Amino acid sequence: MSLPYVILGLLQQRQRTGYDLKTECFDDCIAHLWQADQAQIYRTLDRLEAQGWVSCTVEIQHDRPNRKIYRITEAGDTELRQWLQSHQIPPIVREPLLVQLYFAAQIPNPAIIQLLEQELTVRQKKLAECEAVVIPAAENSTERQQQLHHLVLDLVTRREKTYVNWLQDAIATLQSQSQS
Amino acid sequence: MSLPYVILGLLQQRQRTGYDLKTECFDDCIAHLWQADQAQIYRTLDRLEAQGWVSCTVEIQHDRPNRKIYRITEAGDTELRQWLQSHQIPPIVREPLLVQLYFAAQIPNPAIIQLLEQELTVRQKKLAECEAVVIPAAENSTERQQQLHHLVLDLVTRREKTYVNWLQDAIATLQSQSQS
DNA sequence: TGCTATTATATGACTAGTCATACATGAGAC
DNA sequence: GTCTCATGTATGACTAGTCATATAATAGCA
Repeated sequence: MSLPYVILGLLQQRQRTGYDLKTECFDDCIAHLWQADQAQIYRTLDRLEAQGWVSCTVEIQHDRPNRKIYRITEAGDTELRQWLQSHQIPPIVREPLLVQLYFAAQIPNPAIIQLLEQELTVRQKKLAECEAVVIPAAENSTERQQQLHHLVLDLVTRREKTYVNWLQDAIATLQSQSQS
Repeated sequence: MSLPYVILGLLQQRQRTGYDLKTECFDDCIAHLWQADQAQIYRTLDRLEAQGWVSCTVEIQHDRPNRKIYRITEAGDTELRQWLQSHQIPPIVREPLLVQLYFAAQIPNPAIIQLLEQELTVRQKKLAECEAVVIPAAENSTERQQQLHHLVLDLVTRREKTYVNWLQDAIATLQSQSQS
């Protein structure tokens, strides 16, 4: 599981609350990389604290609910550094659309094409989002860090491009067959 | 969840046992598309039977354990046909390697490069596997079916190619930086 | 004799992730 | 006056998927 390490990485940048993590990170910059549910974030923070990889102080607020501010510990830092260099098993991708296409022989061509076009719209939007991302030259971010972020964004973008191209080709193939 | 529909699709081709599904399908042709655990296959078959989408007869064997032979019902066929035409939400891909790269700024370059090269080996092997797949012109498979299978395989292959290319580029980028 | 493999089904225990909802406070809208 | 939104944290119930292990018969190997 990588989520604990995503959180450790984010807490290494600076201290944050669970709410910060959700709204500043997982809804934003990291979203293309690792999506996470609010419930899961809080539960993972609990686990990280129990393991001694993060520590927590409560900030009492009177106009708003109190905040639990988390920061990475030395043990957490060591753990993160080790994880960052250890081999992780690649994810298994399960694509429902491919299953549909695989078994679609009895389905009329226009219905299949419609499915693919629906997906194309979604993917084109995602691709546009990827291409719109500007990696900020934040005060504390080094050139090296920006380069790494570019590499990450590059794969995400290429992935979407590949998908879009394939969808366009697949639609063209099926359309040419419809007409013949 | 698509697994029930993968199984329906496979049972539509011909009747099978849980064991058949695992050994002939999920370990083989479908593996690039949808991986499934043996436990999950059996439990899904139970659910499909309870829903009336498949039926089952027991074949008594004396030299070996009895087999439960499953076939798709008319209700199952209708259900499958509908599912095949309904929009499925695209999967969320979570790539641990990208998380590592994103937070790798403090990690020495050679360590990062090693990670990427490890992944490159894995992905090149996968790509070779994809390219080695020959879609059989089985007796009962139509030209249309083969075309669809080609489209599916095409995306899987393109996906791996994209990954391999990106890894090579990323490694080159990091290496050039190491030397400067 | 004991070890492993193949064929076949089944179950318990677990992890990762999702969805809904609860609680609490203050601010602004209608 | 009520309704919703933003800020915060927390929990219960669920789904999908994984891992290990049980059962049971036969066959082959050392």
